Amino acid sequence: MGSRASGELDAARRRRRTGTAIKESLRELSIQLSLLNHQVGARLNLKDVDLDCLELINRHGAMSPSALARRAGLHPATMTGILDRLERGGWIARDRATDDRRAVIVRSLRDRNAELYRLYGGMNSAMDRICAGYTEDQLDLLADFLRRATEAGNDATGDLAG
Amino acid sequence: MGSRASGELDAARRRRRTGTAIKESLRELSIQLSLLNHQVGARLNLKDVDLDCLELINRHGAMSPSALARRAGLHPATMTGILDRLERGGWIARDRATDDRRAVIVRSLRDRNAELYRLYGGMNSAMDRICAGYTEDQLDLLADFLRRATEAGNDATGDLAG
DNA sequence: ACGTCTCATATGGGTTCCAGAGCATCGGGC
DNA sequence: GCCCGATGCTCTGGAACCCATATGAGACGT
Repeated sequence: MGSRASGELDAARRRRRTGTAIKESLRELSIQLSLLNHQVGARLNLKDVDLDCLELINRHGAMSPSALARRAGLHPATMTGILDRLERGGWIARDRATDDRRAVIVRSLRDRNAELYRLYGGMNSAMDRICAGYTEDQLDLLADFLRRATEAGNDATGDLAG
Repeated sequence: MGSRASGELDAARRRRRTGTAIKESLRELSIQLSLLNHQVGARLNLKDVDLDCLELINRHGAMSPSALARRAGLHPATMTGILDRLERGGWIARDRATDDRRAVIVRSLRDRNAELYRLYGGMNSAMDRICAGYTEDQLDLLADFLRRATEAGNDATGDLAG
């Protein structure tokens, strides 16, 4: 066998190893960010799942409790309790829909956002320092990768839930 | 003002925007992976926090319950209940330490790993497809970024906890 | 108008989380 | 060798939580 073929084999192997490293790093990152979430939530008297739901509302906009429950993979009745806590803390407001008066629209109040931002401040500035070491093209590459990975996570979650 | 200066200004602005996009994507990715974890845990009759702890044991190796509790930001008594569930499910074993007979070492049993791997299979293959579109150099860049972000998360968590 | 469906929330039972107490054990001083 | 404080894990009790079911209010088709 020529050096060409074995070189290609090594390249393929190295490539697979890097891919595995990325998947493992992603998983480790996920845990680490969960732990960070946990600490932030603890400071705000919120459960982890409360923060997740709040973030879902911030990202995807106002929606009904049942829609939120579907997104979060939780029972609608559970969502009532979560929304009670978030409402009590002044994080969200429950508006009754005008067209369908059974329906409720959960809306995010931005009042306490500064508080949240401050708690994530350490992580944010660390990320700024990390980003500073990359070129614009590299940053674009990273942003695109994260977006795709999120989409993959979304699909995988949907498959398991459905 | 010359076109050179305004061009530099645009570049700086675009750069800042990309950085913000990355931080937001990271946060969104974090939620998405949490939701994925939640679905996986639901299939295995495990709580989210149980999976987190199991993963911590897998990553950082066998350790005592109290050390694990510190890492996870939980009360030692809470850890007892979590370990009870993990032990009942055959995920871990509690060994009494030989040198210090008060101490307990929590060790991960790998018996059910295949089951876990299968549940994450959808996400894994999606990540493989994503990785296939990058060059080896780009993959290295991504892996390094993820590693650094994890480290940043670890530091930020430690600051909040300490 | 009637029944059926959807939506959010109240209710009850089983579970979980956590602070503090309890028990066993280690290490150091004497 | 023995005591004493410190350490490590687990049990106990009380509060909070999650979820299945039931309930009440309202929308929609016929």
